[in-house]
Parts: sequence; structure tokens; C-alpha cells
Amino acid sequence: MQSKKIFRDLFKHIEIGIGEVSKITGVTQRQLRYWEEKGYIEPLSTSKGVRSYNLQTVILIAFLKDQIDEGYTLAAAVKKSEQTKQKMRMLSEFMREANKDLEVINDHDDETSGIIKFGEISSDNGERFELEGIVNPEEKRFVLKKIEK
DNA sequence: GTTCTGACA
DNA sequence: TGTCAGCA
Repeated sequence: MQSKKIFRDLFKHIEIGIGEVSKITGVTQRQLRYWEEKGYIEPLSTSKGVRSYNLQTVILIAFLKDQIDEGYTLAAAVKKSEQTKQKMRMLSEFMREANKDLEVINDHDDETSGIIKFGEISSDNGERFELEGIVNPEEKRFVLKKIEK
């Protein structure tokens, strides 16, 4: 699987200057330097004292910008980004093992609508269920279906 | 032309 | 945080 390596290299090696990052994210250069001073973001160490940012950092900057536009303070946005990061990592780790036989039934006209079949789960008393996730614009919820034997 | 730091509002 | 100065 070479795509994994490509992604790793992409995130590791691509460097974007402060002017470009500012243009892309809508965060001013002044803000980027201030955020750095506060320890919220970290540019790549560079030889000539000129900042450059990797993709991860640009994504973080974009996230913080979104939160600020939503009305959060910078500090609150940073806290939320850390919580989100941890949640996503835990979720990712869980799903990597748990989704081995995961099946997705897509809606034909909407790629983010359909049913996720997580497979079978069991309760402590031996009852077996099928767990499904309902995904559509109106709702995102779990459905538990008992398997009769 | 671009980025950097420092300073003032 | 915006802006301007004076450099590199």
C-alpha cells in the first residue's frame, strides 16, 4: 500500500510559507505569529528564521479559524482542537480493530447517507444483536436489532 | 516582492 | 489584533 507512505510524506515534507498559509486559511500573518508566541502552533524550524508550516499545522490553523468564526475564543478553540484530536485518535484506533467486517449500504444519491452495519455484538447474558448506524441529513443514530434464535 | 521583530493604538 | 517602521 503505497498511498499510506505518500500521505505520510505529504504531511511530513510539504512546507508552506506564512504568506501562503495566511492566504489559504484567512488568518493574518500577525495572528499566526501571535498564536505561535502563545504556543498554540509550531512552525517548522527553519535556517534563516523564515517560518514555514507543515500540512498538519495548516489543518490545525484552519480548524482554529473555523472555531473563532463560530464565536469561540482562541483559547477555547485550542482546547477544543485538543479534545477533538484525542477523540478522533481513540475512535480511529477502536475502529481499526472493530470494523473488520463492517458493511456500508449507501444511499445512491447521497454518499453520506445510508446504513453502517457494524456486525454482531453480544450482551453479558449471551443475547446477540446486530448493530447498525443510521446516517442521513436528519439523523445519526445507532439501532440495535436482537437476533432471535 | 516577502518576511521578521518591535512598538503603539 | 491591525498597522507601520526599518531591516535582511
